[in-house]
Amino acid sequence: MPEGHTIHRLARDLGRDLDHGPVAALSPQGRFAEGAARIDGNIFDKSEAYGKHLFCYWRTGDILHVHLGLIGKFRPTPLDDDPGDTIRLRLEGRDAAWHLTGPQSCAIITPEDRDDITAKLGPDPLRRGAKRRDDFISRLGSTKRPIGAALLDQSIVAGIGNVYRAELLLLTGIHPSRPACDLDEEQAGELWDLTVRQLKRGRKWNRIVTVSDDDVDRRVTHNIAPEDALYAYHRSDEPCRRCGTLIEAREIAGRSIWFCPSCQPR
DNA sequence: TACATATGATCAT
DNA sequence: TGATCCTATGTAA
Repeated sequence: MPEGHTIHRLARDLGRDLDHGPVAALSPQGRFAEGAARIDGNIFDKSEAYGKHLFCYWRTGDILHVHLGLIGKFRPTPLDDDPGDTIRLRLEGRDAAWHLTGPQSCAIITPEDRDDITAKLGPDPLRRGAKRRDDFISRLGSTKRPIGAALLDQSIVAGIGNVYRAELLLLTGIHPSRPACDLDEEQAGELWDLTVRQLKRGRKWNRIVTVSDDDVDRRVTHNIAPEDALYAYHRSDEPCRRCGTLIEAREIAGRSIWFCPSCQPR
């Protein structure tokens, strides 16, 4: 379930599991046979996330670039399992194996390619960097498109997807159709700060939970039922958890967004 | 069995 | 804006 938090968590977990020596690679599905053969037996150095892009660095200098797209998954699997024929890539270290299915992209790239990819991305709330916040504010300020469209644009901010955009706008009380450049600096800054906090929480729990602990009666985050974890996403005609007004849906940037007409006035 | 849908992005028109 | 790609899952037929 890939928004930025998933990819950052993946980078961390892959690093933990594969950073012990040579890694076996194969493509049971066949569509990445050449790439897998090139990686096979090589030393894994580190992995890194940038927005929704995952980069795995090999001692040979090769970089594995993975983008999960809408339906892709990259998950740990028992060492002794039987890889099915939809597994694009299997990576197997000494103690752990991972299976990649349905990626939007999976390729061996060069450091130059990697830089070309990241150069097109806006600031990533989960990466370090002193100017990220100002960068976000300035990029929002320079588009008249609706804020609901701007948050999905990876060249404005890298890592937000359809769930977080709805949740972040409800939590900040911003109507999704408001032009991004209409937000004042304080409001845009608040939106960035909230994004950082929420994505960190998502990375920690490896799932999206935006409701505050108060709102879930102090239950621990990982025990929250899926239907209780969010304020807005996919909650058409259900009462807002903050004010009781019925949640509405509309389409922005080709995707559905849900919002509270009272908490998020125009 | 078939279809709709999904936390994404690209390409064509 | 619409079609398309990739896979898994849930619901309908």
